[in-house]
Amino acid sequence: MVRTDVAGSPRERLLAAANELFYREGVHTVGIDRVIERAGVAKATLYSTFGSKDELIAAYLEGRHERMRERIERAIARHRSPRARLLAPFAVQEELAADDGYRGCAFANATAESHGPAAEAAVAAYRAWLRETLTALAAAAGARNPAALARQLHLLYDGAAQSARMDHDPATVRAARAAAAALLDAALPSGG
Amino acid sequence: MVRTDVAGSPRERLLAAANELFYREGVHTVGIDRVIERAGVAKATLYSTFGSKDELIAAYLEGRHERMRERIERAIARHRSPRARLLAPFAVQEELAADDGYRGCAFANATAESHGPAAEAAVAAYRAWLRETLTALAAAAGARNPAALARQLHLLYDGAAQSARMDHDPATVRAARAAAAALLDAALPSGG
DNA sequence: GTCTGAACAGACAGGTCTGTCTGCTAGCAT
DNA sequence: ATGCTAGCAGACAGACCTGTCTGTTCAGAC
Repeated sequence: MVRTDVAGSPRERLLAAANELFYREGVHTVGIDRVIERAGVAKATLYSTFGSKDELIAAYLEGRHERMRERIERAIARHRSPRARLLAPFAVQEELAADDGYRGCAFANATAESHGPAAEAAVAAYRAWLRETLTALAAAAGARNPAALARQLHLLYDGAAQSARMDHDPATVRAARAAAAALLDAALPSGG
Repeated sequence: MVRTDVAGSPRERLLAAANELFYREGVHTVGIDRVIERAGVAKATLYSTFGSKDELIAAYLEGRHERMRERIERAIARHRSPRARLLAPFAVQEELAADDGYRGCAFANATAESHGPAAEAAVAAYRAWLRETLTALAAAAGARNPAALARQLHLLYDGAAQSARMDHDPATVRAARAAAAALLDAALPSGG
């Protein structure tokens, strides 16, 4: 039934291959054949498992959502001060952007390339989660308008990913954290 | 030779068609056949004029660069105070995002979709121009570190376009201007 | 031993893509 | 009148795409 050897089940191998190829080269550019070849899986298996390429893209994005959520939540948990907790997502982004293979935000890239409904829903879910997380942290930090501060931080977060991708310059992400810190100074009561 | 009737030369018609279709649906999604059909131009004319699809995409982006440059420079010229001049690009973005057909930054979308060298060069040129413009304005405003401030504003500018595209919410761009204003307060000597 | 079902391998259909090439038309210059 | 050239129309090549389908292999259940 479900294979449990080192390489994992066909589903896991497909997701791993999709994650590598889709992120590096784009969901539209990479065809099904490339994915199944790298996964070592038959085409029929892909279609019986996911149903369509759009669903595979959505599953790939959901996997990234989950890993980002874990990573960001862990980074937040490492800090006590509300201010540091609000900056934690930018620290995560800084780590990611330091990698040679960094290609920006997978969600932004996917919606720019593809227009499938399942993929769009996965992107919306990720954005809603991040927005809510930031809003809750802003409220806990005593921001006068938590939703507005969260929106501004989300803007910076998106901008950092885009700029880093297009300029190929990791310094961009450090600048985003500095800008976020300046916004916090303006929005939080006396150095929360 | 060069046609000068209402519809313009084949080159102009091709650029107009490319501008509409590429921006609305994406440079990768829209094929050559759609462009020439809308332009009312033969395929051979497209290839004798531009040489390849990548070059057509680059020409489309150069056209947008030129129009954005004019528009932003006009908006800057309308203001005297250095602070208002630095915020002018965000005001332009706000106008653009108010349109129903707004789909975010054409340059960001194009590089996310396509990887042609000519198109990449066109995007780099646009980004360099905007960065230089912001840096010069920041220096004129007396910023302690004009390059750093320009980088932060550029980040916000990119983020606003991305967020507005993905969230379909023009309020995002207003938030970007507010965030930019807060950054200026922090970076400029006493309300320049 | 037999049966079942998951997965592999790969052909196939039907469509789309970029880019080339062959004719044809029509205006302009000489 | 004749030739030249820009441009139109559309066939064509060759590649690639998604998604379906046929046949085969093989591990485990009974």
